Parts: sequence; C-alpha cells; structure tokens
Amino acid sequence: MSDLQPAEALKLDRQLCFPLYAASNAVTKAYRPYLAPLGLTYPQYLVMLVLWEGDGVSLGQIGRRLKLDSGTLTPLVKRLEAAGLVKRARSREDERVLVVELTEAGRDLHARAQAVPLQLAAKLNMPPADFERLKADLENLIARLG
Amino acid sequence: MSDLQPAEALKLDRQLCFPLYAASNAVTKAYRPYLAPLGLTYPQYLVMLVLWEGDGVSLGQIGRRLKLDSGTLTPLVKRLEAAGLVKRARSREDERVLVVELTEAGRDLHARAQAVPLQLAAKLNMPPADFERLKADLENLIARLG
DNA sequence: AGCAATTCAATTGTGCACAATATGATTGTG
DNA sequence: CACAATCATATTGTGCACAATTGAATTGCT
Repeated sequence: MSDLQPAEALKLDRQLCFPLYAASNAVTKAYRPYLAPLGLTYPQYLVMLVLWEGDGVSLGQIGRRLKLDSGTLTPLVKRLEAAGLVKRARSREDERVLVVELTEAGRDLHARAQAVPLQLAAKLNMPPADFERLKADLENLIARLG
Repeated sequence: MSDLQPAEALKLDRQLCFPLYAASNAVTKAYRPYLAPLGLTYPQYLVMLVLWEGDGVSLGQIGRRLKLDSGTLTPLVKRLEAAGLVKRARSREDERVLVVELTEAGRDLHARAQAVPLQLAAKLNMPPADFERLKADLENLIARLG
C-alpha cells in the first residue's frame, strides 16, 4: 500500500480496514438469529464462552481475554446478572476485584449453545483451510496492533 | 470446524468470529489518533471516503456502499453537517431522497486525510502480500454472508 | 385518475465501545 | 504506621449499529 499515490490510497476499495469493519458487523448480525433465542447478544455470548471455559473469573480477566474495558463490561455483566445467567460478587481476598460466576441457568445454557458454532459454520460454508488461514491472519493483525 | 466436538467448538480460541471482532475493534482504535485531529470518527471517515470518490450521493447509496442503515447514517451525517463538512438537501427530482454533498471544508479535508492510510500502514507494518490476502479473504467472507 | 404497494429517510429504543474520570481497596515506601 | 502510588471496577458522556416503526413521496396497477 505504501507504493500507491496518496489519492489512490484513500479509495475505499484499497482499504483493509473497511472489509474488516464490514465483515465484523456482518458476522455479529449473522449470530443474532441463533443467539436471540438464548437471550444473548454477541458480546454477551463472548463473555459466556469465557465463563464456560473457566468459571469464577474476575471482570479484569474477562476484559483482558476479550480486549474490552470496564466501561463496556460492567453494564454488560449487569445485564447477564439481570438475565439470571451469572452472579456478581466481590472477591473475599481483595474487595476491589469483582468475581463473575455462572448460575445454574448459566451453566445450563452451555448445552443449548453448542449448536451455535455449527449453525454459523453452516451459514458461512467456508472451506476449513480458508477458515484457518483467515483466523491466523487476523490473529497476526491483532498482534501487530498490540 | 464441523468435525469438532460441540464442546470444543465453543472454545473461544476455536472461533473465527472473535479475532474478527477483536481485530475490527483494534483497527478502529488504531485510526483514532490520526482521525481525531481531522475531527472525524472512523465511521465518519468511511462516509468521507465515499464522498471524496464521488460527491453528491444519496444517503441510501452511502448505506449500500458501507452496509449501514439509516438509523446509523442519519445521525452520523447530521454530525458531519454540524461539523461543516457536508450539506444535506432533498433531491429536486425525488423528495424522499437525501443528497449529501461536500462543503468547501469537506473537500479541503481530502488533502489533510491523505496521510492517514500511510500512517496506518506504517503502524500495521504488514507485508503487502499478507495485506492483500487478508483483504481478499475478508471480502470472500462478506460475500458469503450476503 | 385512484389507491395499494413500495421506497427513502427519520425516529425510537437497546446495547455496545471507549475516553475520561471517579471511587474505594490495596500496596509500597519512608 | 502514615500516605502516596497503584490497582480494579464503576460512572459519565459521546458515538456508533441495528431492529422496529413511522411518515411522506413515488410507483405501479387497474
């Protein structure tokens, strides 16, 4: 891209950022019909994925894993609590720390969520090699941005 | 992905969607320091890219190009108008249509924006081949999601 | 011409993202 | 043991995204 004339570099079709932005919006939208019956938004689903992998995690740990800050996560986790999927409690050892734990309903949702990746894979219908290459390239990009 | 056990498929590290989401957030954030001096957010910058390529475009045309709806674009373009970068006017031939045109200040901003893609390319520091492959893969993904 | 269907934008309401700041708990240092 | 610095989360304010609805202009059909 650095060998383009500046005016050419400003064309929408020359941007990497735009397909990235559009693809992210499109994928979030693609999840909606499968997550709505579970009562989850896409960012809420990501938080649940973290909790299903390891319950009893602090807000900060969730944030570092998902690269989201407290301004995003505090209200999001409160909504998960209002939906009865998680409990929020201060850590006994360190009162600054908020520990997020699954409720029974939150654990039960794991079973119902197992169809989601399969439904999305079916909708994408992307060859596994393309899928893995794209994932690796995106992870590389994220690493370059710190 | 379809050959994974469901529980495995629900691991965050197996998701394509998550690096896509995280990369999109990270790229938007990476633009911020270069766009803020121009008085633009990243979505506003995308709208300006469309207008710099062809001025006097309807809101619907901008929306189809950027895959954004009127609920997003109506207030965004009003903010661009408030910033003095565009004019909003109803089409003479069809009063339903809102035509968005650059002001003098909006055209002048084009020159100042030419550094932006170069600054971002420098920050990414990604080999052109990787850049192009990732862009092609993302466009392919967008096409699969309609 | 009349009128239902369509189209384009605006509005309303919910839920992110994130910068900036605030608040309270903990730690480190003299 | 004060007490400044740090740390974890919460709050405030701005700006997206998008579903759902509305309203007005236009088109199409008979």
